[in-house]
Amino acid sequence: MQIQTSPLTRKLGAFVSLSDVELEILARFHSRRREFQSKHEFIHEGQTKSSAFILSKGWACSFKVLPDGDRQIVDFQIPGDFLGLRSILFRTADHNIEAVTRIEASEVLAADVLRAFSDAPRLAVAVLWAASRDEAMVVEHLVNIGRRSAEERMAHFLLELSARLALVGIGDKTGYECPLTQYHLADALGLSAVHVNRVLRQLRDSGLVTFQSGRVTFDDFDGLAELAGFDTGYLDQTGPLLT
Amino acid sequence: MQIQTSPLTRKLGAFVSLSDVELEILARFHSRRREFQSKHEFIHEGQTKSSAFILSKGWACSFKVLPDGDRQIVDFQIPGDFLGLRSILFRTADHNIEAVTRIEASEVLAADVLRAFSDAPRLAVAVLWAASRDEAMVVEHLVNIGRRSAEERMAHFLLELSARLALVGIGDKTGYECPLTQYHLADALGLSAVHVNRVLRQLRDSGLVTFQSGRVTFDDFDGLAELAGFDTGYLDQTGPLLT
DNA sequence: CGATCAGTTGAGAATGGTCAAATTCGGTGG
DNA sequence: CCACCGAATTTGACCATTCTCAACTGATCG
Repeated sequence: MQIQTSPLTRKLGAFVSLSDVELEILARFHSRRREFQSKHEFIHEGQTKSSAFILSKGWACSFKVLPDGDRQIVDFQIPGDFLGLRSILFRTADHNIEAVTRIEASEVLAADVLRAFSDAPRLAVAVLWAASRDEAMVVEHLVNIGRRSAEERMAHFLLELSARLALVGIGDKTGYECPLTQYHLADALGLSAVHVNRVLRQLRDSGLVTFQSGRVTFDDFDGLAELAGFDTGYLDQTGPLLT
Repeated sequence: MQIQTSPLTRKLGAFVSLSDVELEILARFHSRRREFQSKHEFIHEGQTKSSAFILSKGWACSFKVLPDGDRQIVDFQIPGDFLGLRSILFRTADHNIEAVTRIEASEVLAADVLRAFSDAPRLAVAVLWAASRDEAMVVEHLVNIGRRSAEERMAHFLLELSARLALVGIGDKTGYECPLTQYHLADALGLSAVHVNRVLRQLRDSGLVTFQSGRVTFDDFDGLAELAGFDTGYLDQTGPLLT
């Protein structure tokens, strides 16, 4: 079997230097290719026996729905992200995941993951690290919603996305392609769609950032970063800790 | 060495059946006893070379501080909780942790944890599971702040705390001892201290719950749970997945 | 050419914030 | 035992951010 460098191995390798054997085990994770249409919900809260997925193309989002129908988007997943890990570790999924765009992903069965952990224990450490990184992002999201104004939230969110996309080689300092609707932004930031629209106009009018027709354009990156109090510390990677 | 059942082993054992060797390694984590006074901040954001701690007595809280001085409490830690794991896995702490009450904890060095992972790889899986459980709590907290009204937030928060405390044998259906101030609640829930006070009075006046002089008393548990849309799914434990 | 969905805008209402001032309460020193 | 101190809590008045409702535009698609 040919061992390829996938976005996943690149990510895990940043923390744990992976051996050929470990790389091969990871490579086998990519044997079940799946494809989902935009808006398809492929992991449902409460679902038992769910799989995890490694996203190779497109965007997805994980969210929870409240009794009154409101939803809170917890995170967006971009290519290279591992998703649904918690639904494997717990026996039942505690959140929903749906495709934002049409997506391509590799399905990974719970048994595959658990077997990989016992065959190559260092992979568990690597996944622990990746999961901690995800948790750090959720924490930052929490701070964002809990303590920042609508304008700051939006600014911070757009910058964070930019930083994450940059890590997988998408977008640059001038901006990036972004398939999200204003409803997605509203559900992610805990705002109403109407207010999202107003905030976006305000940011555009102040010459900071333009969110339009599927693209985020930074008109004044530094100004935006200052408004948001943006700091990339929680995304830092400084080379393998475990060699 | 005598192998004792600590809150930590009980927690990890819920996911991975631990061998004697693994139990002994965990027991060695308890060799460096520490004690901190209330309000002492013992993990600082940006700090490198920080340790982790296993909390054995008292309450702590982890939080982030924004440039303008506002703070967002991410989570409270109670006896049995592992804290500061991320500050070990990343080389630098991405959040602060301070003692809410006087606390007793065991300090665990980064090297100890990494050595334990290579000596007993299954421990890494167990810790991964525990970390995922923490992440699930942060996610629920995010939903709470993002999509619920102040009253619902408070109700949900007090119920969640009750459920967590019950797992380590503190409190019962009638209520629990709670050393938090209204400022803690405000910082955790993304509200102002003044509004926290009003919300608490409202909940008390509606006969649902009383938060007073260091104690939470459920006057109408079911009514409160209904108001909060409370569901314990994300805390469920259903026995070891890995045997 | 309707139908639907994303985006836009306005007007009025509501939730929660800010500021400022009491009040309570657990210590602590005299 | 009592006076006092600081921290935590409580309350009122006013203000701001954000929400809701409702209407309208523009694009896309069968």
